[in-house]
Amino acid sequence: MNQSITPYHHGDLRNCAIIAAAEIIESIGSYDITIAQVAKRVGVSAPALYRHFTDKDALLTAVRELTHLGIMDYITRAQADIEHGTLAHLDALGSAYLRYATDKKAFFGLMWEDHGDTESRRAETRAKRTGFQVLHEAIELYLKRHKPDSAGDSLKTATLMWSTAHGIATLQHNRMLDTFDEDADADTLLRTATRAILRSKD
Amino acid sequence: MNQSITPYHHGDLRNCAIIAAAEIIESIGSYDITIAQVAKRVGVSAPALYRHFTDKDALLTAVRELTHLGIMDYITRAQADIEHGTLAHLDALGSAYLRYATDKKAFFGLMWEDHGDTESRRAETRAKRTGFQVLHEAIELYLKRHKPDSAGDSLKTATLMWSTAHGIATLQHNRMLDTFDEDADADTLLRTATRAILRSKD
DNA sequence: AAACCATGTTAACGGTGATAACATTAAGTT
DNA sequence: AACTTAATGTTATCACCGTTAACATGGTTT
Repeated sequence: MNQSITPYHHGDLRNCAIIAAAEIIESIGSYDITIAQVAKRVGVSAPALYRHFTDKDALLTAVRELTHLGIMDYITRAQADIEHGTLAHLDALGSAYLRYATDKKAFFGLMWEDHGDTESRRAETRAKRTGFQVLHEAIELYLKRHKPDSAGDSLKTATLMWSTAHGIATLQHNRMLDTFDEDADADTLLRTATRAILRSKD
Repeated sequence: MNQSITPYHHGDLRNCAIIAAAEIIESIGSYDITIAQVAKRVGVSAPALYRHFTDKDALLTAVRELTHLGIMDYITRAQADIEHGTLAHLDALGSAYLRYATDKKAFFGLMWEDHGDTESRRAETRAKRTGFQVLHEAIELYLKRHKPDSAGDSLKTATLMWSTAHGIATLQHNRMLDTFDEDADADTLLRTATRAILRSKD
């Protein structure tokens, strides 16, 4: 007769803790969580988590990885049924970014949070660069097709477009877009910017 | 013989605490400060601060006001010797914004931080709107002079330009601009964007 | 079976934001 | 001038948090 419903050893604590943390973050809409909260949700004592994460930031960093997967999922889905290298393609990418920022507010805040650990920062930087690469390639393709003369500017153009999308996303995140222009629509704004940036290549 | 060098009552604790907090934030380059740190610097016990601020966030909110004054100072200075309504004027405004973001990294982070207090949020929102107003008027003047047909778009244009500047500033804040394009220069990027946005009004 | 090691537990520590209870001083009233 | 009152400090204390230490458990290796 097995009295202990939950065994002494969890089996997959690391992954479960990451997921639990993500769930808590999503449910409270903030990444200001507690080790104890996560431990409780997994059904384990708080110090147990330190067998799998050097500190709280390491756990949050792991959640950030999930976040990057999440946004890549948004982007990948957005690209799926669209011809690459078209203006619609660029619109879809930007729209996916904005949608993620509003759908997953807490995660979006977490992924751009200022954190110190230089060790774990590398993996994250790589993840972000991967996301940027998708936009860069889309723009490169677009420019080659439509503005062959300025195809060399694709990196600058991609950086600028990402900056604009990011600015719109963060301002909306801080509820400032409405404050500046109560009729402002993030998506429309970004589409306008996209066209302006591309047209300037003529 | 007055043995007590420092009197029991401080006299101007509220303001001194705000300044002390700002100084600590600047010196450690982070707004993750402690009530105790502030109290110690002012030479007072920690709970004394609660006579002047309802909680820690109220103190940080007061610092945020200083921050808004600071950025307005940057902007005002940048405008001083420049003819209003010119392209150079718009460049100067954007440049001032970017410069503040890099010069006062911690303050810039603090002023856009996600905080909860809905009460104090109003004053802040007003302060930010005031800053936006400066840009808006500059653009309105520019459009009236150079593109009278599209002068009605000034609000949308201002929102877009602020978004772009903000995006560039925050990406640089997170050391991501270099990651995307190691040769990227925030100021050049913004000037490019400014021209693209204005040119699209033709 | 014994030794070992990964992984869990409870106990405890230092630091943090915040409150309570008390002390001191300045200002106002009579 | 003496008393009252309100403002503004103090120390003691709390609950909570991240983290570490010391110990317990149980699967794996020899």
